[in-house]
Amino acid sequence: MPELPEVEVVRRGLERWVVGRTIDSVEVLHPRAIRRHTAGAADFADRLRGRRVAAARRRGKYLWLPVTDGHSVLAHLGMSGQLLVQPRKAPDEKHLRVRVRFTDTEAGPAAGDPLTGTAAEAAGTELRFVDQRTFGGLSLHPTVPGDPDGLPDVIAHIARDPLDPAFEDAAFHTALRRRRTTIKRALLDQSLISGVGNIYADEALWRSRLHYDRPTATLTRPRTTELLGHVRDVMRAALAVGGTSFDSLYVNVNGESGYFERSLDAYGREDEPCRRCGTPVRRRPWMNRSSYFCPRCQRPPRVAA
DNA sequence: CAAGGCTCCTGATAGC
DNA sequence: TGCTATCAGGAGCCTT
Repeated sequence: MPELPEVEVVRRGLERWVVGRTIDSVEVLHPRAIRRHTAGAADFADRLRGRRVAAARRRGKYLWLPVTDGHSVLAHLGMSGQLLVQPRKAPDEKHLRVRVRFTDTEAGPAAGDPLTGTAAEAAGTELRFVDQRTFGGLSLHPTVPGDPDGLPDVIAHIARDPLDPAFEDAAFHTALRRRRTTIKRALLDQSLISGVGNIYADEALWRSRLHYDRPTATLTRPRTTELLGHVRDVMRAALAVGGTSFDSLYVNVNGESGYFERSLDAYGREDEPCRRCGTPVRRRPWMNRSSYFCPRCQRPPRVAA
């Protein structure tokens, strides 16, 4: 389940293996994968042909690739999405949804476009969007006029993520105090803070000794600061583990950070001892999913919600 | 306008 | 054995 760290790993893979290449053709194998592109598959493919990928950017869990006509290919991995760089001759994945081919090929560089270094290695590969559960997808959008980040217009409501140098802790705290909601809901609200999903929310709350149902209005400034510190720590730790996978070709840009089995303290650890106090970790149904927490370290708020 | 709930989807797994 | 129920869950959209 890709959250910010996994998506950042994907972004780095794209930066290394896809940026600078010119799109030759796009094949949409499942319409749902481009459902956010309302003009449809043919339009999506037509408008990308001949465009050069200028950069690979990310905000929260969204990725986008600005192309040379002023638009960007927006990508979200959803729950099970992968972006893979594969040799053209590699067999199609079972859940391959979109294939992007480039003008460079194994046979040699395109005329007048000599390839060196990484570009030479990338030649002969294609970009594939693979997604079993089809919650993710690709689409093409104009940039918000005048936006310095080059944000696609449809994600203008997505807040900066906590690893963004321009993220404002003070503004986040003020927003929390103003909200009438609970802390885990707030952490998952991408318009307040982006990039946090169910797993890292539970991890950061465990580290902060905060119960998921704590009203945001009860958080003091130091508690917010501590929480943000733990959010950043857990994300950086995951990034450190997953950040090596983009080094090899066949970019594993699939969200497998390797962090899961090793380092999780709360998520998925029902009935296992809390690593701080030994109390069995509990799982509670929460918003059609689960919350994991230590009932001793993370006391529920006094006032029932 | 804010808050909360519903829904999309497929595959693994548990239970009968 | 083979069916059904449950769970995984991001985020747009709808309702209150």
